[in-house]
Amino acid sequence: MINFKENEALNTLNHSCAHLMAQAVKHLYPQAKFWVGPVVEEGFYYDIDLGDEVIRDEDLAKIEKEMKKLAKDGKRITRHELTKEEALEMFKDDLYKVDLISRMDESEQVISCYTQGDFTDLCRGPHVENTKLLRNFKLIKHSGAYWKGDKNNKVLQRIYGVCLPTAEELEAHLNDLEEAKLRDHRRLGKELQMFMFSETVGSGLPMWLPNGFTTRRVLSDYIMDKELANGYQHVMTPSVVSTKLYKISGHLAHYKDDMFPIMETDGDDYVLRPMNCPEHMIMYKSTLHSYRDLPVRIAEIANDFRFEAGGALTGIERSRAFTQNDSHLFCRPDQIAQEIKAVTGMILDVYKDFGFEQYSFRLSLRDPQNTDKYFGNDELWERSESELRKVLNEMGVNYYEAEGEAAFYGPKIDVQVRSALGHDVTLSTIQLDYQLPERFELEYVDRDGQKARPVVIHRAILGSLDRFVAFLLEETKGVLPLWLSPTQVTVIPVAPEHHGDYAAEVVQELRQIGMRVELDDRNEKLGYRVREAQTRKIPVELVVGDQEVQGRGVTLRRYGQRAETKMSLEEVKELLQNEVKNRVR
RNA sequence: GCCGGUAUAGCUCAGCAGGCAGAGCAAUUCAUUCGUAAUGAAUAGGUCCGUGGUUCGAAUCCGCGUACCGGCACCA
Repeated sequence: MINFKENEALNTLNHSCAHLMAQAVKHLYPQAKFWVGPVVEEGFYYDIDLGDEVIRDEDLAKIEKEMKKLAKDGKRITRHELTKEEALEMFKDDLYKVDLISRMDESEQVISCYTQGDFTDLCRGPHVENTKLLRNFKLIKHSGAYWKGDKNNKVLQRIYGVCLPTAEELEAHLNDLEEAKLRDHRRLGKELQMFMFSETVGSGLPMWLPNGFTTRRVLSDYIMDKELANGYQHVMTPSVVSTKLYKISGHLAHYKDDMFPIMETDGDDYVLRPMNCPEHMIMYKSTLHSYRDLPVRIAEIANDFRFEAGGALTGIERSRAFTQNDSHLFCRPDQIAQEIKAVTGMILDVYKDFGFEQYSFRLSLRDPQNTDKYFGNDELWERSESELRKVLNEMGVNYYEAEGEAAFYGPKIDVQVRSALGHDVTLSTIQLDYQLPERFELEYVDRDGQKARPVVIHRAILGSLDRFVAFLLEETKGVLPLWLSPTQVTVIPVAPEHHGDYAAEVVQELRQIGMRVELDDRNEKLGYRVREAQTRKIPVELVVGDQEVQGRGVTLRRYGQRAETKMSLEEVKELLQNEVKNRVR
């Protein structure tokens, strides 16, 4: 997918196109006032105040038409530089521009504006020299957007678009956008009967169908085995807990509105748990720990429930009931670095098994402008942030830093991926936490016999199994490798009446070695059944007819391939078993 | 939650401007017994999301609710 922001030529082109759009909007809506119109990765947008009017779907075509007309006229785009006073005078009737200008520092940046025909806009530039260069554009979508991103502010009208140098490139790009929709995990999940939603069950509450559940189960077995091999212990804790727990942890104060409502009883109040960290804290606290025993690594495949805002729900990428691959590492301060390195190593290891290559590490820091959102003092934050930074540097991992992305209890290392729809989502996370140990008064007995406070590292490798499956479906376009595929093999007798018994025998043999196998002995033509196996993306088809019955063999054909291979039953058993064991992609 | 949009058969969708509810695929039955991406014929299938209103008459127009979709905000 094209990155419009990072490509310099495209950036200029799209920025200019945003101005062309603004000019067209001004013609159609004379009352329009403009906020900002930046270039972003997927193209450009402009935030516009239209007074009482709003943009509707059909309006985009009208605006596009006006843009085409303006571009055809071909006006020169000229730059003027201004002093702050001149700029304030020029835009004095426009409170949005006044807001922008008054926050500019004259000594550091030149204030400039650009003019094309009857339209002038404040802008840093650069721009293309003539509007006639802006021919191959498309307005993609529109939405409301809070002024300055603050939900207490007015909602402005935001229109998104893209501009490319040639008609061919534009068409190819629009095509790519359409293609991406085909990879949408919601579409694939329905097609492959992985999961479903029901209005009767409730909004944002996924139900896992047999196919989806199978893949999920394989994933959770996989990660639990990996955790066992890395010294983790698995536990199970309840999904309903007393609010006392979240009062201690501080979550109730921070996230009450994002939890399902509190259930009041005669004595305590209860709540569906939005996460299970506090339960693991209580579990740690239930026994005495020696410095020799640390780190203690408690892991759980845990169902959690969050009352996500309606507009945030996105299939199983973001839902209200999900399953975390959660773990808490209770360690001594001197063990932090090694533990974070070990988890980072596990993440890289896992991504390799799945063949994920497009991801980036993000060091998530607190927002220095808004420190009261976070627990703990400045010194502690600075220390823990630099601890994470140090580990990343030592490991030589590429990463970027993001302010305001930390958890309220500490900084994080997040692994970000991009969904088919272009959402930037967190797949894995490592979080450093000095707060919960303090709040739950966790202890261990140190070498000198004195009580000491452990540090907690929260980590999720598959993140939530739900989101992981979503990403996996999108990455693989629904073509799961053999080891993850719900149905791994379908056995197709050429003529069920004659070859059905042998086909059933093949099915049994493969089931004996743990393969997930189906028998397709329906009264349909061979071609029909092969086609269906292909559309269902079943990795392996085994066809058996006279020749195979006679030679006790099978003819193997793989998903997406035309080639057929004849082999004996013993050979195919060994082949498939090895492929599952080695997680061949 | 906010701005905009959508909801018709199991699925994908048509139904223009208010006047008897439609197609393809899937399903069922029968015939066909077949060597690698669709054998043929027939049959069945609907609270047009729910609810209230406008109208002689509503899938169609309007209000409210629900779910979903695109963004925004949020994301422990």
